[in-house]
Amino acid sequence: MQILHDCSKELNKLNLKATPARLAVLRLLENSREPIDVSSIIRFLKKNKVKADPATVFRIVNLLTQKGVLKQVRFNEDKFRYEYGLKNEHHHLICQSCGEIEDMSDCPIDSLKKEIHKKKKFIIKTHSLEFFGICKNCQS
Amino acid sequence: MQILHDCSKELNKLNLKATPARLAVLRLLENSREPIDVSSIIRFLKKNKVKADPATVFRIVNLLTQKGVLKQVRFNEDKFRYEYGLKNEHHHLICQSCGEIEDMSDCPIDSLKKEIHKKKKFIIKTHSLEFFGICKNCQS
DNA sequence: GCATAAATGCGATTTATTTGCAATTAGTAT
DNA sequence: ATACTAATTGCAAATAAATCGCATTTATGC
Repeated sequence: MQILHDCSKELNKLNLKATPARLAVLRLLENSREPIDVSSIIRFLKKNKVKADPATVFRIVNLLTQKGVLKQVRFNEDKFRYEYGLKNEHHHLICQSCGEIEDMSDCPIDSLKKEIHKKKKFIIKTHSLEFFGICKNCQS
Repeated sequence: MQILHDCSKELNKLNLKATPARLAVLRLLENSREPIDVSSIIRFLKKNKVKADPATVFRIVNLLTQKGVLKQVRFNEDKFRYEYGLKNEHHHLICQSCGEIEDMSDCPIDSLKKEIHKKKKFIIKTHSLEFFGICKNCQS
């Protein structure tokens, strides 16, 4: 209840209407620890009886990404995933066995930006860094 | 001439037939410093009068990736790119202005694998690391 | 409640990629 | 060289992610 209310406000602050589909998408992404792809969002909406056309879902995630509410990430897959953007910058540990995606909050790269600029004269705006391997649970 | 010959041998070693399309794909990827997507490969083939259906090109890059000859990489795009796999492991500096892709051979991550394993108990098999920013030329 | 701009649904479209199957071809044994 | 055979390709159809135009609906400010 209070979550829904917060999302409404968040949307209205951005001059966006708080439609059922948008609220549901935000609710899902807010409460999930890993980035979600559009077809999973669509499945979630169906399960929760929220009527929304795929095109609408794509429009929602695009809009919210553009507004900075969501962040679009891409692993080695044929589709984008989206995560709630208020989380700090972070990277992912992606288990190749069970598919679980874990966050890694301390980024080892930032300290290297200057060094790379010195060597290559390349000014780094952003970077992507994802790890693929075997998570704790899958090691037994 | 000798390049073509080498490619033939390389293919035959893998029990693959050295067809014109395969040779041309290898020739292109061998000589390009940045990862190439399939539609660029197709354009290259057309330009060089090598007849090959798109489906065939997809089959070729998939097969060669599976055999370890090519490496499939994905930036923040809706398509895969492929690079000749014998190059050492490396990362990329992708200019957001001109699109140029530069290699970065020294990977700052390897030294961090152990540390991450200690903290997260996650065994890292591979990782992707790409930088997006402005290249030297585009800074003026 | 009403007006209206913003959102949505629907259907068509685009682009990357895959697949089944019949026709072709590279490599090999003759 | 020739013929054989499994590997490869072309073609056309299919799939899947994502986008778009447009008519219809809806959330919000009054």
